[in-house]
Amino acid sequence: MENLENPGHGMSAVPFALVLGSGSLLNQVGRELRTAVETLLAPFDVTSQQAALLLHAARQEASPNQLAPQLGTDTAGMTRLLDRLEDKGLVRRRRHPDDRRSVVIEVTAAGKAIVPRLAPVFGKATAQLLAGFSEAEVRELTGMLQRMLGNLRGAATGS
Amino acid sequence: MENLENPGHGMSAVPFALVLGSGSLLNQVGRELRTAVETLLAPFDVTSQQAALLLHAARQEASPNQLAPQLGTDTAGMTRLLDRLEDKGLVRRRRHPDDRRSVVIEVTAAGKAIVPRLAPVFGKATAQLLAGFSEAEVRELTGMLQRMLGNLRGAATGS
DNA sequence: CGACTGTTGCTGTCGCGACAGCTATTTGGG
DNA sequence: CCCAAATAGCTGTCGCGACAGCAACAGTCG
Repeated sequence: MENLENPGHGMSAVPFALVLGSGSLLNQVGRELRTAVETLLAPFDVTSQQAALLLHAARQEASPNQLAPQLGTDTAGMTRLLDRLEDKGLVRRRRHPDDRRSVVIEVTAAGKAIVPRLAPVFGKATAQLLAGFSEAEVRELTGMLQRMLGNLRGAATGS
Repeated sequence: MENLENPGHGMSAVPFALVLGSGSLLNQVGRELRTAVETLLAPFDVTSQQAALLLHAARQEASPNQLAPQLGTDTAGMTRLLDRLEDKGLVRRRRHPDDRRSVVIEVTAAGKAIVPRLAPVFGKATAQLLAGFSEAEVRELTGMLQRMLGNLRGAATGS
C-alpha cells in the first residue's frame, strides 16, 4: 500500500485516470450519475440539487445553513438554490421567529405535491448505477469512497 | 444484489448517500479531490482543468474537439477553457493548415515551462487520495467505477 | 458549378461550486 | 448598557458542465 505514496512505481504514463482534473474517472462517474438523475427528473422540472433539497426540507424544516453541507454546497450556493426554488414556487423562505437572522425553508403545496415522486427517482438511479453489484461490493465501494474522503480531508494530519 | 433493484428494502431513510444529487458521496469525493489538486496547483495559477489540458496538449498537439471528451467537457467548454489559457499566455490557437475549421492547440514557452511541474502534482494527489489502499483495492475500485460508468451509459454500446 | 450534409468551433444561457466581502442580527464581555 | 465578536444570510466574481443555436468550412453529389 505504501508504494502508492512513492511516485516511482508505474504511475507515470497515463496513471492519473483516477485523478486527472475533473475529467477524472471519479468525476466522470459523478457527473454522468447526476446527468442520469436529471434525465429522470426532467418531467418535474427540477435539477438533482433542487430535488435533493426538497427531499431534505420536506422531511424536516431546516435552515439553509444546516442543509448546505448535506447538499455539497455553501450558504452562498444555498441562497441561489433557494432563489430558483422560490421562483418555481416549490419553496418559501420564512424568518425564524426566535432568531431573525435565520431562515426556515418551507416547502409549498406545489413542492409537497412532487416530493413523493422524487424519492423513487433516486432509487431508480441507484439501481441503474449499481446494477450487477452485490451488496458486499456496494459496502466495499462505499467504504472506499469514505476512506478517500477521509484521506482528502484528514490526510492533512500527515502532510 | 437484486434487492438493489427493488426500492423496498431499506433505502427509504437516507439510503441515497451514494446517489443523492451532487451532494452524493461520489460527487463529494470527486469535488474534494479536485479541490485538493487545485490547492497543490495554486502556485502555478492554473486550475485542474487547465493543468489537465496542458498535460495532454504538451504530449501531443491536438484539436479541441479531440481533447474535449478526455477533459470531461464539450467543444463549448473547450472554447472557453482555451480562452482562459490564452489569456494566461500558456497556450495559443493556430488554424490547421489543411482544414481551416480546425484549431491546433499550441503550448507556448510559458506553458511548456510549467508543464513538467504539473505532472507530479497529480501523482501527489493520487497518493493522498489512495493512501492506505492496496494495489488490489485500487484495481477493484477502478473496475467498479468503470462498471458504473457502463451502467450509466447503457452498457449496450459499451465503452 | 451549386446545393446538401456533416464537422468544427464560437456564442448565449442556465445551473452549480468556491471564495471574498457585506449587512443584519444575536450574543457575550466590559 | 454599549460595544465587539460571532453567526446567518445575501451579493459579486470566477471557473466549469450542459445545451441550443450559429457561422465557417470541407467533402459529396447532382
